[in-house]
Amino acid sequence: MSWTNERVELLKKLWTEGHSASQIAAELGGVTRNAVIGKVHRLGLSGRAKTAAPVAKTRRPRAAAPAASSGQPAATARPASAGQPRVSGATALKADASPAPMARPAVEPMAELVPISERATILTLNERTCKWPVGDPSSEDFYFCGRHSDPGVPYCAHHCKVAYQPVSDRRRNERKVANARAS
DNA sequence: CCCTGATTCGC
DNA sequence: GCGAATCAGG
Repeated sequence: MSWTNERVELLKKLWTEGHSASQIAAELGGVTRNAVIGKVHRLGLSGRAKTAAPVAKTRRPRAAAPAASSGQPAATARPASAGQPRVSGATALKADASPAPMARPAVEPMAELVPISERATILTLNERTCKWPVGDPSSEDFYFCGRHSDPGVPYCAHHCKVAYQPVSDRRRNERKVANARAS
């Protein structure tokens, strides 16, 4: 992917609005946060909310070069959910948020007790945060569980149990479920 | 550990 | 110019 005018403009906009480099990278898609930061610097629009620059920091010589030129870069930022509309709640969330947990069997009483500090918004979710929706998507109080989940597993340990319970009879699904519980 | 931005430098 | 690797800090 290259830095087209449009992408640069979007970058400027989001950066100015205070989005983090990783969030911007996610919205742009096809770039890592490093790429975003690098571009930001080249554009000369760094130092967003900084006071005085300390300057001078004795950089290290930097180890030997990777030398891994061609082929797959480093498999980083994969736009798993790129191009999120970044809307406020309802609409966007309802559309593609997470696989709405339909029938939810009585698992454990304790469930929706997520510390506010760990709650996630559509922009905070990543490969290792629980994407279990909590509350009414059309409500302002809506949020995603956000607790830790193993990379690749959509939910935290608890919500995995809830989500995959109905089919626990089949040994087929042991892949996901088992892995999810292992941890 | 997760994350943030800053910097260097091979490409 | 680009961005991975690295650093420094929360």
